[in-house]
Amino acid sequence: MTELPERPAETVAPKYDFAHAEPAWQAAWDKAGCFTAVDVPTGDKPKYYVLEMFPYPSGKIHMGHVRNYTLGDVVARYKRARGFDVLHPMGWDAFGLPAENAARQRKTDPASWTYENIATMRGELKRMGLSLDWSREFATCDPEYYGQQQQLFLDFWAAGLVERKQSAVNWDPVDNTVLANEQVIDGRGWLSGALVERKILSQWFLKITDFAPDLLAGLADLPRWPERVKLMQENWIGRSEGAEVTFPLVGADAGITVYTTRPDTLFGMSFLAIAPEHPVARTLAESNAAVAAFVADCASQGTSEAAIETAEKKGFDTGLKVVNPFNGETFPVWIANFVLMEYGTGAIFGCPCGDQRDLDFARKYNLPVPVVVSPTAGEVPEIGNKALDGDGFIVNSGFLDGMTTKAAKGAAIAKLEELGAGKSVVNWRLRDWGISRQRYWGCPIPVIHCAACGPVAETKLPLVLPKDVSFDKPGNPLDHHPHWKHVTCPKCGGKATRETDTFDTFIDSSWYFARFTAPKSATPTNMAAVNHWLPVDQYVGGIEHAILHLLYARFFTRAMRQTGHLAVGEPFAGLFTQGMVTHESYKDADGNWLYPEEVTKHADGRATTEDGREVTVGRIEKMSKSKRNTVDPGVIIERFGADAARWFVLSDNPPERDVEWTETGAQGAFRFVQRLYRIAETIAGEPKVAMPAVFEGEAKKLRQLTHRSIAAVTEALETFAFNVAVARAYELLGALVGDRPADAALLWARREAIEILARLVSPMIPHVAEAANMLLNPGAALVAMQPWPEPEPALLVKDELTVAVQVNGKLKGTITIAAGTDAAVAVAIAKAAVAGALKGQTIVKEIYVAGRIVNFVVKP
RNA sequence: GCGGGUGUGGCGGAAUGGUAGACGCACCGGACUUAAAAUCCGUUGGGCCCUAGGCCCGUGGGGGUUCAACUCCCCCCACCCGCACCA
Repeated sequence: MTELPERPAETVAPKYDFAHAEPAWQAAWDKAGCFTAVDVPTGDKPKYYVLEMFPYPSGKIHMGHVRNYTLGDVVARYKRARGFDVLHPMGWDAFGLPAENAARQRKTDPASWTYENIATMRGELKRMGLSLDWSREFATCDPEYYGQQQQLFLDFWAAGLVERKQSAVNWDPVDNTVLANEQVIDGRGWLSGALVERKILSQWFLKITDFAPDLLAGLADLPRWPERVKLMQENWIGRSEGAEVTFPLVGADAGITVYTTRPDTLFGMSFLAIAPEHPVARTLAESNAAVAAFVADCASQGTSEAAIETAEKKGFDTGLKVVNPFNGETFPVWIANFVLMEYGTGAIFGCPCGDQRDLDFARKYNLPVPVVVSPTAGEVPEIGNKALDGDGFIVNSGFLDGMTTKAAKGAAIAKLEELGAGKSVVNWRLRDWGISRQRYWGCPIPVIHCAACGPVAETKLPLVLPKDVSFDKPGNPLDHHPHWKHVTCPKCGGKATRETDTFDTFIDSSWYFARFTAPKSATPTNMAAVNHWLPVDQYVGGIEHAILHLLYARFFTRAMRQTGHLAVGEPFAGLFTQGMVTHESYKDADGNWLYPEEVTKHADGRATTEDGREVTVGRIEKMSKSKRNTVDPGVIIERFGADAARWFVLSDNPPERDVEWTETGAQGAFRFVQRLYRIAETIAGEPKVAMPAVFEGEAKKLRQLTHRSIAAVTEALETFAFNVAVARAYELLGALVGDRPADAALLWARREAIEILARLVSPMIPHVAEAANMLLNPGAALVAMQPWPEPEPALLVKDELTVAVQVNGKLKGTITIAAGTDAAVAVAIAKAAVAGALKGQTIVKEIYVAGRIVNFVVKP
């Protein structure tokens, strides 16, 4: 048994000394090896894999991490108590842009910066008392990890899941470097301030679209994922049924093919629009300066979809004409900035009456707006500035007239096929995953470019990043390196160059959960381990990853299965998405952001700086360094303890919602921890009596509350309603304050209650739970190794019921009846109780919902 | 622009279609103390008649379904998140 340090003698009031106790209990768990899992277990316990999204080592942990890892830890500890063999690992998502930025600013190198941050953050996480198996820790920037990742890539390549094609990037023409979307501020490079251009590069892609149908279908097999996340994924994958229609160009042999989900509105065509990157636009630009200028203008928009779709609609009439196969009329071909090259064919036919964007465009350029859809059959509505994009009936459309829009889609496609002008097509919004990044601090792409052989796989893995790089000039240091990229071709032995791009860091996080099952394996995975532990039973992380990370991980799992690296279908069987941690933000009179500790709040609601300058209290928003509204968990843990910090992030708010960090909330959590310990200490000092044969009165009530609490906390933990579990703990503890009872039965019931309470809160505040347990039962096993308490069914049964009595649905009073009383009796008592309200009324109907409510429907 | 979400007292929130506001915070009152802190006890949605007690209103707004709606349906408003090179 662990010896706790003695409480300092000068402390007058008994006080739980978390600063000494918490590290001592952490050492005790370590020594007992409570949290270590084996790669391939031989026992017969059921497995449970709990995983939280691993952190980026940015410097220090933040409150979002505290929340995320506490949530996961509650699950891990609870499942362990329920008899599961739990795997709960931790690692570091260590590649990424911030390390390069730090390297540029601080003249350090990304590797040392990253590993120093990891050391700091590991210490902070350990101080939280998380039940992690630290023996499995790795960072994605460890060559042992990314070398295996390079192997996976080569296997994917051999399996045909990789291809090279062109794609657009944000280009800073001053710094001559590729910019990430977040480095583009209002269309300008964040450092140079230069207007950003779109530039086309040849890049590597993973063929995630090959799996689009399966990624969509697989969502149906994920009952323990939030509906909204599945819905977002479904929309992102974006299966749509429509048609490809080819419009012949007037005076040419060629045509332009568009994809449309609304072939029913083809008679409502007003124009045809193509993306600025469309081959037709590019060809025109070569010989036409005006076209070239317009295309260049569109290229200054940035590459993000939001930027493209919210920009003011702009178009350029190319002078080209196309023919509508349905009515033979000719229409102009425009280049339009809101048409996305990545979706469909990069060309649309414009039907202003049925599509808002087309209508906005038509109004701006005075194009006709033929009306072909009507909400009511047979009528032709007026179109103002609002398109009729819902379902309805087709009008003014020849052979489609009178059909519903739905029926007309089928009829139009059949006609297109008959005319040889188009065909039915299933289209996906999902695009192939571009994985090339022109950066240093990432996993090197293990490919060598040979003039004779083309791209060739690197044979010596891991292909390690060179350390002697310079960040003195913009662009990719790997590309500037004096000799790293100059190699010989592994195939022909001729001169060749290395690929200097690195992988998108999303790749690193797309399979780490698999690597955790056997982190030292000489191959990417150990089949026995990975197939035993996967899928992750409970994954916990931020809602901001609802689409990309989760989709990429689901894709990787499929690609790894296809290449023989694992045998499961889905990576995460259960998913929980937590909300953000927020805080008030503060600004001084000059508009500078202030840290919370720089602000003093006054009783009258005013806020000032220490030297009395006025402070504006801003919105409550996501904690971020730039707004300075952060609270350092390290400071909080030092002041209040790990348990208090954990209790706070679990209290009050449902975990899926945002939580606002408040000082008073933290103090409240601290008080609870202290109070729990104090009451445990009091009860431990009371006489230990034998279990009485009968419990009556207060003692029985307390036992009922204790066992109802077991049931309630258990249910709350099972459903991630941790705030409700916290409330139930407060309730039970509240029943234990007060003086030592004289009654032996009550003494026994009190001791039972506090012992059970310590175990019920142990997944949430494990340190003080151990401390209380030791006080009450010196020499007992660690709470971390004890099974979960079971309620006694007899104590969950209520012997009397409170029933609400309503007249016409309005509450008039309550009655208490013995359990098992039949409906007639209950109604009769209820009637007597509200006799006044029923006087002079005729009872039309009596409703009795057993044990809950009686409702009299009356009329005068 | 597209996609997803949220909205309940002074605040965070609770509530299988069945007593709205559990539990916490804050506030106020009381006990203890030389005092403070800590601790313990108690009150607190709004309005009205008023002292017993009772009545009315109340879950972003407006409709609807139902004996009964925070909960289900329709419309609207406000705010938040994501949009493929931030992680």
